[in-house]
Amino acid sequence: MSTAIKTKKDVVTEFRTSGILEAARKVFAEKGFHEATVDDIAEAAGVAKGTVYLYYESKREVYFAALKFGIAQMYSLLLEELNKVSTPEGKLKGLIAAKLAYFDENRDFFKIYYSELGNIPTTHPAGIDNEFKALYQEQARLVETILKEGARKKLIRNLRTEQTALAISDIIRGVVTHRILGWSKSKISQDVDFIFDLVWKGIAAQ
Amino acid sequence: MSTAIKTKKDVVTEFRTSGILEAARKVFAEKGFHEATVDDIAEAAGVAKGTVYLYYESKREVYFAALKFGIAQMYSLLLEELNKVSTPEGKLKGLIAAKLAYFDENRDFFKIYYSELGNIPTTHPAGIDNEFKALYQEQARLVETILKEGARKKLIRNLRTEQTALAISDIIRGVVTHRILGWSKSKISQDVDFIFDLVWKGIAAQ
DNA sequence: CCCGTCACTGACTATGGAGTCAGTGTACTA
DNA sequence: TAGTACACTGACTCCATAGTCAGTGACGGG
Repeated sequence: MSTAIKTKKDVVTEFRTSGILEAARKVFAEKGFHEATVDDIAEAAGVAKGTVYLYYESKREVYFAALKFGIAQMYSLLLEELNKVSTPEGKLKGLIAAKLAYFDENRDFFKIYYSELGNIPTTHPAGIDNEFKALYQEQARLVETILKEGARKKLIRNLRTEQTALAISDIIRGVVTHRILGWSKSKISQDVDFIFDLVWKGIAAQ
Repeated sequence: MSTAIKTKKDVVTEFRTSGILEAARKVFAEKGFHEATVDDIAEAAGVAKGTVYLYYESKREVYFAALKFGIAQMYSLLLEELNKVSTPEGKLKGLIAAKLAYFDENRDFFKIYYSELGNIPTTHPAGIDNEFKALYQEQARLVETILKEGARKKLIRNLRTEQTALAISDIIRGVVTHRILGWSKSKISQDVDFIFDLVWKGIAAQ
């Protein structure tokens, strides 16, 4: 029976944490880490401030929990997408499209995700940095895997795959940034084509 | 004589503001906008807090003044660099090299500069956003001009020059970020070659 | 139906830092 | 040399908000 009791408690915990994280993502994206208050988050989640502290030790912890949740979600989505196609071209284009689409639908997450990068070396305790760095580089490694496969199949010329993967991620980030800032009005598919075209010409064999 | 008096006051003002801005750049880069205190800046500049408020109305104003100063400095440096060479290839490579070098030497400025982008749509009053956006896009336009010239000379294929220019800026930003985070250990010249090679293959005619 | 547990609340405390302003000393002026 | 202007100081005020904890009421078990 102890499992049954635990399970019930777990359900409540799950309910509260997901509510709080969802609210946190929205509020942090809207105001940034410092401007957002715990009261804002609590209100958005429909609970009192004290309740937030029942589930998280500090504002920072809420923040990183929200960040990690988003990263994990996106990552599994990207993996799924990659399994749908088999050629390196297809995978690369699919990945670009999936990332653009995900960020476009989760603009709040995008803001948290990338504002983090800028802050890494300053604000946080080292442990968190490393954890985030690992999660971030896992993303880039998805691209790197595609590049390596392409190189093996002689579709892609030899180049520093790690650097190239990072560069591709950066282009994607840039395009999404401009979309979100409202500086670009193209359709997503146009942007995908543009990125893929530029990148593929840049990396293709011959 | 009134000009003489004015000039003397101007000298003092110039002396103070440049001291404060220099300190501000360092402190903001180290701690980020919110973690940095006006006392930190004053101390770093060797003045009392009140003195900072003699020259700037608020902490925000100090921040943006430091940001704008850095942008202007970099911009004039880039222009100078571009005048040294004539071909589009040379200009593009020179610009990449100059930007990497500048950011490498002014890591503090880099952090302020790009952390700003992430925060644009949230924190600031709209007027400042627009001002910053203009300064930012001026940078990208340098690249765009090169691309257009290249296209005219049939060295570069036809593509959306504005988007491409932004993408190139994004790659540069990414590489600098990884350098500054200590994730990359290549020499600057290697990174320049890498970026140029990737980009040029991506945009060259045929 | 009553009692005990505990998730939840929100008023409260403690802290830190932005912005102020009365006072100080220096440098120029007459 | 005495007087005045003014750049500069830093202790102070005031506010915002992170984090706490004594109190409340709902719910489940006996």
